[in-house]
Amino acid sequence: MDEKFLKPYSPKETEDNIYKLWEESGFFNPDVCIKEGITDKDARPFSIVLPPPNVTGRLHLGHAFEDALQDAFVRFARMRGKKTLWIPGTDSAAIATQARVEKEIYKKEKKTRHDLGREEIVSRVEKFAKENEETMLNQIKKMGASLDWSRYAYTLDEKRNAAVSEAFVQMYDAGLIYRGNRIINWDPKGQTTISDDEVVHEERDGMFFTFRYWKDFPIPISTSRPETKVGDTAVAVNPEDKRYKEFVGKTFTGEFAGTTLSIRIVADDVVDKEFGTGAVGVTPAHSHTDWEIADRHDLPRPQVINEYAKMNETAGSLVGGLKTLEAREKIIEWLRENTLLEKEEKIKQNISLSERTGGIVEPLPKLQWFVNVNKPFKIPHSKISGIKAGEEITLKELMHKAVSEGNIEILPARFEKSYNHWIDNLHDWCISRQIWFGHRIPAWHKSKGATEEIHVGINAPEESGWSQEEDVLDTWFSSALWTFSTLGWPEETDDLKTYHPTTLMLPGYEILFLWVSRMVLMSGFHLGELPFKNVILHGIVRDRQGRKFSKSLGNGIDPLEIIEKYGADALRMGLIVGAAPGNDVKFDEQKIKGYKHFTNKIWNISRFVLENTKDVNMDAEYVKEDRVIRERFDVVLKEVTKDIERYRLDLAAETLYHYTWHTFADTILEHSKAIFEDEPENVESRKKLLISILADLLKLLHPFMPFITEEVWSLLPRKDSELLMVSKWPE
RNA sequence: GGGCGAUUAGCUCAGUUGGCUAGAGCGUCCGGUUUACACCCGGAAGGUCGCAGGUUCAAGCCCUGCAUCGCCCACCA
Repeated sequence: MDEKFLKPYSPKETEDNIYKLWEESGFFNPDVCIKEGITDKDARPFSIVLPPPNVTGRLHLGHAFEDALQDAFVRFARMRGKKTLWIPGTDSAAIATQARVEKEIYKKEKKTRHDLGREEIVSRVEKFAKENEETMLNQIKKMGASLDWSRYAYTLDEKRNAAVSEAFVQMYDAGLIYRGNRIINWDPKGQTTISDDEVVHEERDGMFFTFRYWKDFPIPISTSRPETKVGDTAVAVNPEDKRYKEFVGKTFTGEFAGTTLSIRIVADDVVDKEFGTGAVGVTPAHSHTDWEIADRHDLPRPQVINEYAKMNETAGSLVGGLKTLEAREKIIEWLRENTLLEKEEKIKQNISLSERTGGIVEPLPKLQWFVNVNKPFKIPHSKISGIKAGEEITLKELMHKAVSEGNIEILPARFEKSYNHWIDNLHDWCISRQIWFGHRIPAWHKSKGATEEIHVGINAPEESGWSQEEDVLDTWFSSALWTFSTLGWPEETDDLKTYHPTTLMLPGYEILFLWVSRMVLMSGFHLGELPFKNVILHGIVRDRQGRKFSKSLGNGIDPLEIIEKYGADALRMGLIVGAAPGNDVKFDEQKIKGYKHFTNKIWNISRFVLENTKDVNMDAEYVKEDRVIRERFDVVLKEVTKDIERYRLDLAAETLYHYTWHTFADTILEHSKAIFEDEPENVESRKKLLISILADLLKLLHPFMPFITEEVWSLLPRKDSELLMVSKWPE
């Protein structure tokens, strides 16, 4: 008997050694598995890319959860003989990372990015990213993740950079990327544009004011943002509204709060007759809706608020130069003095905030780069059913068909509905950011007298005088290429041919729009292919009270802390059991503790079996009772296999827990004691039974609890493979 | 405003196309056990399956309405 068995199982003394053993074997890399004859070279491929965590800090339990789920699927696939590849990577996360570092710098040194300059900021952010990267990779390894580290990718490494530039240029050439002056979401705090999906809403108390621009203006209007009214160029009313019909088409000019306004009355369907006064003061430059109204009626769009959320000169003498909130007070005061204010009421209103910086988003017109989601283009080749090569299609249609034609299956299926709804409401995607950390846009500027020439290409044109675009790309632009940029695209690598489309994608449901849908877009456009076949969305790991883990609540838990106390196997089991696809999970340390007990149970079961089966004869015939027990186990085995196949790891894990503890240990092992004591004629059969079930149980448990199962496996006197990790899944 | 989810034992959750005398883990209570394991074993208590209707031989599961909590989306200024 190995002396290890004399003590309770110790994850701390085991896990690191086991991980080293795996890494040294090289079997995380499918090429090695094929070379060593473990995987058939014609085996079906199975591939997953790790959703690359942002290099903004340490990993949290949500990452641990995601890693546990993926690793279970990966190990299962590998044991079933698939050509199995799981690609690791990290994401530079442009704005999130830069915002973190800037905040830190400001706190410590009271310096802004403009004090330090582009080069210094980028170098500091890179240093920060590098440190986090190291921490994160260590955390991932501690979880037992069987990732092929030889294929590690970082969104800002050389190959991924090349892929990003290539993707941009190709889309530009296809007319799907354009530069245009349009209304965007401006984050005054982060001093950058952000996409619609990076805006979060928060309900706050606000005031709703009803007034007229001047005394004899015919229509009263209502607003919650009086300060923007100095930028109004129209009043929109519903075409059916009898009250205002006579004014439509007329223009009124007058003095309003220190400026002169020329207001045209227009009729537009978006206006709700019943709401407010049934008339909208249109501020084209500072409201998305109003911008669109201006589009339809060809209205002027004066900008009255600048990038610092201050009123500019165009705003007029009363409020010019003031902060927006000061301007609001000032205008209300002015309205009162001039007895123009007809009504003020308290309302609840949604305000828009930048997800990353918390700054209040100010809609502004700006010259930016966009991806056009509504422009038809000819798709050169297509392996997507429902889309023919050479067909004219828009990116929106492409994203729709990818799912609706059954090409991609989303689990739980209910998320398909929100995916489709998101696409229906999708506007052109603003991809340029006014920050410094990220992929610089492959566009080049050269001034020619008063005008500017632009060249889009990987490299600057030969002649002198060209300088690269200052803006960087939205981080999701590069993430969207991830399934194929990690496989070597734009080169036509063997990896790309073998492993793309990937088999599974396991992101959290919160990035269905930000990431999943955009991977579909990019993969569809660049490869005429889907990025993956199945998407399994997992929920959020919450604390015991159901709250999100967050810095401000101070309830964060480092997975390493839990691994230190209970072991990675226990953490993995605790996260997987009870976590149905798409459901949030509550994290309870007691639960993890329970699974630590389970690891010890496995340990003791193994000790008992090995102690009592030293002289086992594997050619023995089962007696009837044992045959029945083995058959019942085979039923469990099939059930577990089926559950994993239909992506219900939670059920498979629970079934295994229950069988191992309450059937194998409590019933079969206990009864074996009596057999060894009193039934010599049944002993030989029973010994074979115990060792055979134990060996198979270790295999079944391996995807969930890889460390302890591998450790026990190493102590088995006879086995069909040196490492459990590459043993054959029992059928 | 639109959409989605949850509501089952004290807690966390299963319950797959309706067949359930409704399950598991943890917790609680009672008893036991020292050569596999106290990180243990045996046993018990504990539920009108959110509420109200309906379909059906049969409903936790299907239909309708309602309530509470939560999430997502949205151009009610």
